Amino acid sequence: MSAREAGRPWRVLVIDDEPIMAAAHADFVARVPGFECVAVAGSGQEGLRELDAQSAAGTPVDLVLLDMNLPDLHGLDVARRIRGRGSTVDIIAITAVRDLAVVRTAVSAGITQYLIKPFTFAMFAAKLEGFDRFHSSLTAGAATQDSIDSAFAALRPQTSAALPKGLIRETLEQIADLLQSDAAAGRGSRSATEVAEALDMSRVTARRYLEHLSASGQAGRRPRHGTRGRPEFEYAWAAAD
Amino acid sequence: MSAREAGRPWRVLVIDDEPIMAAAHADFVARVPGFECVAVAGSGQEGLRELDAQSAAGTPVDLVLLDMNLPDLHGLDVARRIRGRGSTVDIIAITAVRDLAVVRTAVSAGITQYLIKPFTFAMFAAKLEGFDRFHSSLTAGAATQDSIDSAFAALRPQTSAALPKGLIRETLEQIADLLQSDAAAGRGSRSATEVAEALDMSRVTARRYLEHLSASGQAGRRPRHGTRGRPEFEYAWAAAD
DNA sequence: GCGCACGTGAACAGTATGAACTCAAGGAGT
DNA sequence: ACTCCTTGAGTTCATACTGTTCACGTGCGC
Repeated sequence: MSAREAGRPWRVLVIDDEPIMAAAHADFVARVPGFECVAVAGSGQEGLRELDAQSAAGTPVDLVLLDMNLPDLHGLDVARRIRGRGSTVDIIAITAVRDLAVVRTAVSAGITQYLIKPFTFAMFAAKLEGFDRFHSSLTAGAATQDSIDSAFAALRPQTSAALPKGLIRETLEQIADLLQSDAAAGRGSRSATEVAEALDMSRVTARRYLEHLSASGQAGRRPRHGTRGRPEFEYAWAAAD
Repeated sequence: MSAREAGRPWRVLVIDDEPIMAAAHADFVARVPGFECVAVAGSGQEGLRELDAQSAAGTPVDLVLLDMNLPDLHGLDVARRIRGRGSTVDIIAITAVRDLAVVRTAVSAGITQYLIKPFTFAMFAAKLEGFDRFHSSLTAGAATQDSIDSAFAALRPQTSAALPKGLIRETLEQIADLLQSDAAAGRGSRSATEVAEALDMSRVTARRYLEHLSASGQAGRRPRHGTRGRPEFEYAWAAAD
């Protein structure tokens, strides 16, 4: 049961400094039934003003989609200021930042969901629907441990994103993790053969997954020249955003 | 892998005005492996002081068990003040209050888990283990959407104690015990077929239960590469304890 | 005693893997 | 400048495990 079936849609504020991304997010919001994008802000300050303005107008925002990477304030600061004003509005972080400290801090600032760019519409919609289910579960009468548990369970990310056939989530994670830790350690890139050896799998398999990462823009691929023979391709984790 | 196996235990502060309840909670904490109750506070102010004192002493608190019903301050106010000081310590609400507004506000104050009195030790331990899994998942390298999703999943209750249909508690315990003793013996992981043979059941059944453990975050699953043919999955106990 | 609900496992279709192969691309030698 | 030669890219396919379906006990309620 969606709480919005019979009522007004959830009012969403998008905060993102890149107009193209902001528009894309607003468009995504509009495509999810029961949600409505009521405003777009291009900076943290503007977001806070917009939040106040909507409240003053008697149409408070229910949900904020907050980019972490803003020109004036860090997203975490925006979240803290929102809380500092006593607002309990829900916040979903949308960001390319992969820093674990940011994730932990976000959680402590009452950010209930965390979405890393790039993402598909399905992944996006899943977060919004989780928000909807969470609040729907909390509308009825008194709280029991069960009702609270099932409400919190709505915020639980469901094992997402259908992979193309022939790929296994765990294997993809292994390879993505390897590339990411390489990138974090400044280690440069690896060829399919090197990845295969490092993870104890065949070159064919490593290549299949690397090719997927490359095709989906998560990894870059360039030929390694200078040696004899056909040039080897080397793969590296794509820079965030 | 539990983060606490090789390091110090998680440091827990209990805030509850009733001495009997406070002592009971402290006792429960001590009974969960990897957790240690470092202080008990009988009021909100005392809790805040204790939090500061521990930080000043270089032994910051990792987790606060916070009663909502305190004599001096409401638990929500305590949480807000903790956040106001810039602390990102984790907070689990423990309360008899069944007010839904409190639950919603608690979430916005960065309270990640909510436990309603009265509760059993198993329910209590589940929350603490969720906290442990959340932080263990966030220790490694850079974040991916997958790693963040599985970390957040650790904070969300698997929909109540009711097992999914088709599963029986005794069988689940058998399999969980096997994986746990494997982990304790440093034996590495087992495939569904190996578990089935060890416990004299069919692979299909073993898989059903292993899949449940994996989906609920209690067990990890990785493909076993290197041989021809479709890879076998091997399961290993993941949760604390 | 009869039916109904439910957990189990045999059988089967589906699918990810790596060995072995062919093909492609660049440098080295003349 | 042309060919040779080296070396990895990309593909094919047998293979082994996965994931699902469905008929069969088994126990419980009526």
